[in-house]
Amino acid sequence: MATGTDSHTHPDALKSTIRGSGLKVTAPRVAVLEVLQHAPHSSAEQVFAEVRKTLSGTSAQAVYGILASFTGAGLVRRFDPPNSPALFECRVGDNHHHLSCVGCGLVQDVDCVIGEAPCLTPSDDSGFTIYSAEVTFNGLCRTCQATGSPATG
Amino acid sequence: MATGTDSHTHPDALKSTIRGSGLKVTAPRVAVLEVLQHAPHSSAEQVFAEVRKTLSGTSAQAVYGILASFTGAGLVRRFDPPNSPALFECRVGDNHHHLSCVGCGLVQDVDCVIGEAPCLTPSDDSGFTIYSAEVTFNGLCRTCQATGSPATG
DNA sequence: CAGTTGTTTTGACTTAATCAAAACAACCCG
DNA sequence: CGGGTTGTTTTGATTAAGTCAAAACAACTG
Repeated sequence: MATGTDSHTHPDALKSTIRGSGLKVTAPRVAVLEVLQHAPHSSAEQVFAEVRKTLSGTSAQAVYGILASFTGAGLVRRFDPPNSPALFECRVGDNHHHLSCVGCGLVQDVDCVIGEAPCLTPSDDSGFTIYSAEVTFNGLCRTCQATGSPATG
Repeated sequence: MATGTDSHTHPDALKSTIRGSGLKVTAPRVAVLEVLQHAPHSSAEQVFAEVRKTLSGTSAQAVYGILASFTGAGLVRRFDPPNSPALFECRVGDNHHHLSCVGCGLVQDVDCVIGEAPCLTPSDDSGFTIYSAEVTFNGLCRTCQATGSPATG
């Protein structure tokens, strides 16, 4: 970490973000946010494994709990692809969508086709109050198309 | 092509549909399709429970296998809402979307906002070959809004 | 610095789904 | 209409993903 190639938020800013959502600032919480910045689209297990590298005493349940409270607070977004555990990312509020590879499970961000509102507004909301919209494109990534077999990643 | 939109398809038509997809026609398969027509957005467990009412010898694994092969054949659509097991429905190919209640888990169909193509075309496919698109609106259903607590449905 | 409140750990548990191999049934062909 | 092939289903064990409850603990307030 000596070389300053960080396009990422500093720990202090992360703390403010957490506090700003009305949550107490703890080491595991900062670690979870850091992990999600470096590795978006991570599963709870993957986040757990990463967090343990720096905070070896952290439990899996803590990570599940942190991800749940962050999701509730709007700090992270949860995403449930088919045939995969839930994934988490900290890009929120920008109405972006996901490309999911059915071959290897790779998930990639895509910006919204339409722009803003239309993608968040169903034709008939049937009395629902909409909080968020999730758009997922299922397909085959470049590597899986080329090799005919799942890429490892 | 299966229409999938009529509320009551006769068993013989179901059989043709199954056969038309290159799959062998068996009693559990017909039963699974019937259940999905009467109760869309059912989980594998729910389908299993329903199928057992008429075919008591059917195993859970059969149902999982049938749902997987039907999904692969394009006969049914699989849908993974947050905090819920995977759901299945037999409305396919009409680019419709889903309203999912975060309170009680209720899932409801909505027709596409845009119409046709735009919802199926990401702005930049990053080399992916897109097979299908899934649009999910997360919110609170009428009942959950009214009562402030999850409706049992 | 002590108290309150919310967080994390620990450990057992539930649900959802998958795997492998043997028993079985549907469909094709003569 | 009956045998053979192929695909399906059953059986039983196993894994993965996530949840629950209560005690130990740590962050923030005053």
